[in-house]
Amino acid sequence: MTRPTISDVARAAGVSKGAVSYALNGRPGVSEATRRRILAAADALGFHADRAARALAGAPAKTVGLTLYRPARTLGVEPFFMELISGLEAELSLRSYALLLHMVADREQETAVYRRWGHDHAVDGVLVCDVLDDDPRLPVLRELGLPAVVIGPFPAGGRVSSVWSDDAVSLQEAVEYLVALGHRRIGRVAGIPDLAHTRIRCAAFANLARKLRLECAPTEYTDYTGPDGARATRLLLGAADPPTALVYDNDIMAVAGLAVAQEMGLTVPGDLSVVAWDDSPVCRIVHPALTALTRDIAAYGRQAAQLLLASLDGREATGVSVEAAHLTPRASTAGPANARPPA
Amino acid sequence: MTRPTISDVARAAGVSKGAVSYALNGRPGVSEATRRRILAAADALGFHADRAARALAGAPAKTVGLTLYRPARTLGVEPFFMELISGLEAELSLRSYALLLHMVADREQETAVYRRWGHDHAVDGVLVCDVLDDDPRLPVLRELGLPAVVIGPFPAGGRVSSVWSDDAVSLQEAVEYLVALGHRRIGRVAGIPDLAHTRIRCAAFANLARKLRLECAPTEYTDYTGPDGARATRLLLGAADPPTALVYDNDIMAVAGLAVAQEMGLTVPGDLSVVAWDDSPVCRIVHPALTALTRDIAAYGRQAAQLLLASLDGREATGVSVEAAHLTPRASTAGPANARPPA
DNA sequence: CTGAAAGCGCTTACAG
DNA sequence: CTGAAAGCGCTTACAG
Repeated sequence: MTRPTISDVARAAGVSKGAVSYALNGRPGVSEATRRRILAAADALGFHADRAARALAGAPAKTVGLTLYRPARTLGVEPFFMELISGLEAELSLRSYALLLHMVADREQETAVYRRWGHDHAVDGVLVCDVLDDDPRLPVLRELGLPAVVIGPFPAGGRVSSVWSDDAVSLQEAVEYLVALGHRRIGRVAGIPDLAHTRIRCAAFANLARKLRLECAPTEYTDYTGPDGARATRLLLGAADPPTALVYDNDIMAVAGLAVAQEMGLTVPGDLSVVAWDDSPVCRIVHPALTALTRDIAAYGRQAAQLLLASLDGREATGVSVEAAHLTPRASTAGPANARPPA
Repeated sequence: MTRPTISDVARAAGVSKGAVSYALNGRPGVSEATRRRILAAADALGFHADRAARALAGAPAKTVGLTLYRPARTLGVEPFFMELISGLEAELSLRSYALLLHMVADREQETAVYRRWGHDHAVDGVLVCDVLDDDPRLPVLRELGLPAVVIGPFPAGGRVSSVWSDDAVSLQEAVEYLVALGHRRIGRVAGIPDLAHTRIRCAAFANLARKLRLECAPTEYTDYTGPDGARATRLLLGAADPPTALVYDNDIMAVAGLAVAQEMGLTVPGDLSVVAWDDSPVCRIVHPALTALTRDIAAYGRQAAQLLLASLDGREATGVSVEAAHLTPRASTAGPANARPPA
């Protein structure tokens, strides 16, 4: 009743262990006929190579690693990551790869985990999220020789594959839409300032503000949580000449901002237009439903997994840009109630 | 620059490989003095035992497995699981255990994954979610000899540890509160009917309806998604004598239900009171904020991990019941607008 | 209390 | 094209 080993298969097929290994791994060294006989025997016995043994012998562990950086006080994880993981898993499962997940509370832990993985035969490669400009993890991964794919903007150093879309295009779509509705004062509730994609969005926003001659274009940074989004909203709306539209860097904060506006007695979209970046179910569920920058997050995950798997197969790819997020207009945006005519 | 092996440590400490292994694993067979010398040498070299090698030699892999059953069309994962995973990880990291995550699209896949894990030296034990009455996975796990902890109500068969709280108590708290406010017609938007904890909640609800002589107490089942919660809400509110209060089996559906009610022209809580089971940030964020059955989901995760780790250490525990969810009243509940006086 | 040896289940040069 | 052998880095009886 114990599990069949490669020796059992070899005996059943009347060949040596080595031949079985070659046959199973699709290597040259066995004739087509014996290969078929071996595969049939393996199948009949329900043989699956032991991962630990494979890994120890230097073969791929068929496992990829993902660390998630969550400061201790942040409970749970954003919808973004859940969808991302769904997408990753969908692709990895197809190829019989496992996902090793590790949450860390600080950045040093994260590189420590990479080092352990790299030395441990634990994972064949890693997926890297929440990239910083000049991210300290990337040199560590290179030093370890651990294949990696970045889920985020293509990192400055180059040399590592990445999957991301053009956030500048998406932001432009949202802001031009708001301007077309008559908004001239547009605020942004941004995420964590260190993150590379936050920087990209900020630069794009500054450009747009200049190009479109916005009256004001304030940005407030947050840690992506609902409460912090609420705080930022209060701050922006409390200004002397407050924005008439707010673009949020995630859905959770947009929902929080919506509630804040309503508490302050503002109607949405009458007094304030709200746009969410990322379109999780909650955007459709609140009232009014939120205009959102919609993208297929699970697709990022699938693409990232494909890219990593490709590089594990020795097929290098340097970067893939996926479809940018596009605007899905809903009930939370409209022209400002007392819009002044364009100057 | 390659990683130190146990032989390096042995050489550095001037002992045999076996002695190092004993010292590192806290086994008898080395004197206290040599143990210390060995540990110091290991530390100095930054030695960590290779997981694959350990696993292959029959020692614990220091990894636990979690499968998540997600039908293909369900994108993403509920907030519940994210918080649960946070809690699991918090505990596992402390003990240097890794979490192997695997999403599956159907139940057969799930047992197949268990079988692979069981034979593969991949995990030392598993965490089981979404338990059914008479769950087919439990016999498989027993057959495999894979230690398991159920996150959910204590399963009928016994023999396996479980972590859960008394949902009947929580539901009673919510329903009695609504009755005290004057509600006599209370509906329930329930989760997936097969799940053991859904059954428990339904039984408790039926009991309460009888005991408190509710005028009506309809239940509508869902798949936990926002859209399905919206559908259930429409159905329940469309009845001849619709409920004046609705209790939802998760937060996502409660938020969706809130939006449906508002679309139907009902005010919350004036015309309809809404209670959510589980209290994620989104409950506080929507307007009005949702009255919720609050529980510490991450604590479930921590407890479950502790229990599994204990059973891996040979310390058996049969079940732990954690603090029940308690009601957090917020703005979404009030007396019914046109409540009839109690009969 | 310690050392030398076998073995976990694979993979991979290396001879035939 | 195939077989016998070494080795991956550990753990664990087993002699000393």
